[in-house]
Amino acid sequence: MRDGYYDKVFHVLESRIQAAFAAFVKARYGSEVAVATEQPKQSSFGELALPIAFQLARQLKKAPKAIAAEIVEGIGAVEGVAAMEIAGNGYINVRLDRGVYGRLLLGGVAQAAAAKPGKIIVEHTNINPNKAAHIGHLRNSVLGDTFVRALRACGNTVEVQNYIDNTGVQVADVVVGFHFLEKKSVTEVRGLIGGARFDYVCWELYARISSYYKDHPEAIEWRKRTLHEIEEGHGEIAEMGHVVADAIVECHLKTMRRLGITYDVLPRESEILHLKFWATAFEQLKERKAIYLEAEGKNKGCWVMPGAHFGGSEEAEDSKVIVRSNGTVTYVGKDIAYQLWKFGLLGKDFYYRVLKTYEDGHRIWVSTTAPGDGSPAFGHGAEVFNVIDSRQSYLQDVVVAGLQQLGYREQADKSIHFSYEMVALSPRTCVELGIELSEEDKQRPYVEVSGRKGLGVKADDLIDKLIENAQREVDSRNPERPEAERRKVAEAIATGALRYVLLKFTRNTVIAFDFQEALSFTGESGPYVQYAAVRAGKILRKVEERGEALPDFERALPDEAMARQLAGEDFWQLLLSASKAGSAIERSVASGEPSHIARYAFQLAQDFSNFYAKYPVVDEQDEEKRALLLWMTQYFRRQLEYTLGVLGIAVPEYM
RNA sequence: GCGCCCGUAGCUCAGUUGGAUAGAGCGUCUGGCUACGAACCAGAAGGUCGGAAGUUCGAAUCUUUCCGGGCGCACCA
Repeated sequence: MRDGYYDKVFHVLESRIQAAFAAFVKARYGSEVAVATEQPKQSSFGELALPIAFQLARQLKKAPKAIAAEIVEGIGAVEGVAAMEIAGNGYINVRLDRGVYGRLLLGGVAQAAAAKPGKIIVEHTNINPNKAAHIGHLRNSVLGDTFVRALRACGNTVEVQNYIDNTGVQVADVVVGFHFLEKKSVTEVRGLIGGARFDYVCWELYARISSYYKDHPEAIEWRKRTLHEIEEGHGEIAEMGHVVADAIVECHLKTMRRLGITYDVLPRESEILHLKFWATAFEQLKERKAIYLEAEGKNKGCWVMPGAHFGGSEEAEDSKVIVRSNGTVTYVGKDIAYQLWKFGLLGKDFYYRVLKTYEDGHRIWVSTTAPGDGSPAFGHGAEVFNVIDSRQSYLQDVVVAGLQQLGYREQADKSIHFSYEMVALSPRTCVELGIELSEEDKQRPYVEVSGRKGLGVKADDLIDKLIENAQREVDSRNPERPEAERRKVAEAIATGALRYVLLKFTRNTVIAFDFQEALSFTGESGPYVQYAAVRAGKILRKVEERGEALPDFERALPDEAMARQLAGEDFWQLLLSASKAGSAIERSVASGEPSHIARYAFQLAQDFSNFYAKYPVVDEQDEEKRALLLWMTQYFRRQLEYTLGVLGIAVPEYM
């Protein structure tokens, strides 16, 4: 299905019913209420429940049940509705006309989704380019990528940015490791890149230099010097900084590509500095008096933003340093400049060059300091989502406060911290990884990871392990298939499993990552959902293998036949459920909660698995019923594949 | 100390703007493969939604308070 188009039959009927009720209530009671609809508690109650009588009860001072009765009696026929009933204390339950509904689905009422005007910018991933990506980074990227897919599915124009902090402390630390600890030259470091897993080498080195600082506090001088030279941009150390960061970015892109994640543009901090983005933002902030030069106290000599601007108090200790007393700008300061640029408010732009082009023609652009080949227009977003973990909400508040203080109220409101809780490790998994735990930690539900200490699950290790696991199963179930093909299937399963475990939790749930759980492909998992789609595909293929063509469903299932076949609950519930994919995605976008799509996909897969076990499709003797079964199978398969696509999960041919 | 988040079945989690008898997965127990391949299906057991008070026709959901846990509150990012 094309982006922005999907079945909206349910949606259309729902709107029609709401409009009919609103019109009747206005005519009868002269009151204008927003007609809410709910899903009935039990499917046997019908397809829609309207609590409107409760809403009116207060105004009319009448029993809800009596009002409901008046409405049901007076409203008359609504197209597509078979019956209305009063239930409970005053619910109005609506039963749809199943025949009409089925025929509408069969005819394919695809309507354009309600896209928001303007471009939406989503920034995600944003990993310090100094070490391998780990499981926590994956949650960020998978959440961001899925949200992007959902936004696009709803017809929105989306730009994906991945900010690269290539001049920060973390990169500097690895350079310190190479230069001062290991006494390596730029050429030697370059030599390492060609070798295996440069990001793993840096992962170890970063942990090593971090602990070295602890034992040798004087080594902090190395960091200061390195940081300074990287910011200046000249000399061997600065060059090494670029070499390391560029190589690690390449590693990250490769890792994310394995999960189907990509970007449109990589704005880099080095360009923010060299193109004087900060200087411009600084002038604006000073001019609008959003920040001031602190004359006394612990922040003396710093440019600070008063705490009152971002939820703190007027006390000086609550204010946030934007420019240090030595004149250098903090990360938040640069982030304010970056955020201004995202909205097109800075009055400056980057130059760009193509960093790489994938086989499908997709290009990733990266910021650069010199004018180059014609690039698309980046930035100028109408709305911005920053996918950043919840521990940084304080800093995000400061950034938003910056926009507000500059008078950009509207943009401040559209500057959204798409936050999520961290990924920690289950104690059991820590033990497996050889991480020593205190007795106290063993009792906790989870243990926080630490990049500085080199503790954590590296993304590529995890993906490798998942593929290995899937491969064993695929090989034993499909020994006759070619090896290269089996490998692809194993990769799809591994990706599906990983993306699903990261998506099934709501954003503000801390994930206690557990190897055993992630490697389990049963129950509420990606492979379970994939399996349902694979089985549907197999049924359809089986028919083909027998040399039959699928029936012409339009002809085989006219109105009466459709109504007859959908009279039973099993078929009707599956069809209804499958037709709500678009609603699930829209709801997910509206609430900013990708897990809703994952849960919907699982629910749908469950419905189909039940259907699959209960009704043999291929051998059905009744012609009309067989046509319905085949059509439902095809429809289910299409809807599930579409939904999984939004989750970034592919459906293999077999499993 | 201040701010944000979380306490729902043995475990891990869902629960739409307050709505009908609080739901899944895992685990446990019982059944189901001559295959549209069981990475599956059916069934059972399992809950004073952390405690208390309040708001109202109605609260897991909103308010207050207490208890228990997590994360922030750098001239790091």
